Amino acid sequence: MAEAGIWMESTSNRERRSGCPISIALETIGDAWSLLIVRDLMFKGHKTFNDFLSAGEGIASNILADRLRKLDAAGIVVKQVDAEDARRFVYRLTDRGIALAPVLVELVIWAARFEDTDAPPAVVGEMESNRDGFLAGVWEAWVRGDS
Amino acid sequence: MAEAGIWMESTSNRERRSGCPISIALETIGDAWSLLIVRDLMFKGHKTFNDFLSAGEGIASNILADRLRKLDAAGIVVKQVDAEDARRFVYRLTDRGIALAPVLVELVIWAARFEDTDAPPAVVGEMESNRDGFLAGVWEAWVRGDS
DNA sequence: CCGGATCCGTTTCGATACTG
DNA sequence: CAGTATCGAAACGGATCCGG
Repeated sequence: MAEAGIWMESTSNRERRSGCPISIALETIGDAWSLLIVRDLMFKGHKTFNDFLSAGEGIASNILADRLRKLDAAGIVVKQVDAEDARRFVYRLTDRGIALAPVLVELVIWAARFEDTDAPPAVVGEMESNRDGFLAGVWEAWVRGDS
Repeated sequence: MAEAGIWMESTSNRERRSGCPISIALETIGDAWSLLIVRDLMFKGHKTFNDFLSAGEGIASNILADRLRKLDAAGIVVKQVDAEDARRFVYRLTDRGIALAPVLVELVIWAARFEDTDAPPAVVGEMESNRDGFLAGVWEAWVRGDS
């Protein structure tokens, strides 16, 4: 992998850690909670603050508020007034957020293969054997606007 | 789960999460440094403690030692005596570690698409258009034992 | 030198209480 | 419902020290 080594090299580590894409990506989603929020939006149909709050993993409300703010600032989610109930807010993935689907899919495949998870083997198998089709389905569901 | 009894250790939310594969994966690699270490092993040919330490992103030595220990405990890396110099140690990816390659590739693609990175478009294009071939190359390089 | 371990000030996290 | 405020606990980071 000599070719890959060239552009991964970092020389300026001053302000931003480096221009390496992995480093940059982890600056915005490389914490314990951000990708779980994206997962809830993408696969679990969660939309509201309380949806995330009671999502099972038990994120604290202050941390959740902070992460939603950062994900918003990073252009991964947007906060909108609920069209069906103007008193409420809904969070929604942007195109940049939905584009994280392949990352999540690979995480699922990796974890299901090497760790003890409760992922249904049928779903994981579909992700592996029909990866492009699965991702297309995620994209279509997002375009349709349902969960 | 709060009032289970005062003699019972209060179980923190951070420790035991759900069985969701993404949640499980992020428990082991969902921090700011672990995936960068895997990247250094996979693409930059880094092997030793000092390689990682001076990798540009500037991890502190105590944090690095902690992460290497955890990655070892998670079966993602192994620590071995250097075959060429018995005074030194080398870290190496396990099969479980090299299996993270698709995750890293998707992170590169995502970041290159939406963030300002210094990844050469040619390499990213290759990752996208010839994804399986690229991953096969990573696997082969790992099997051959070079970086 | 290499591969950490230890100490310590600073930052972030997490749990709960509270508010508009 | 959708967050803040508060405060102790934990993690981080930098510097230094240490055994081999």
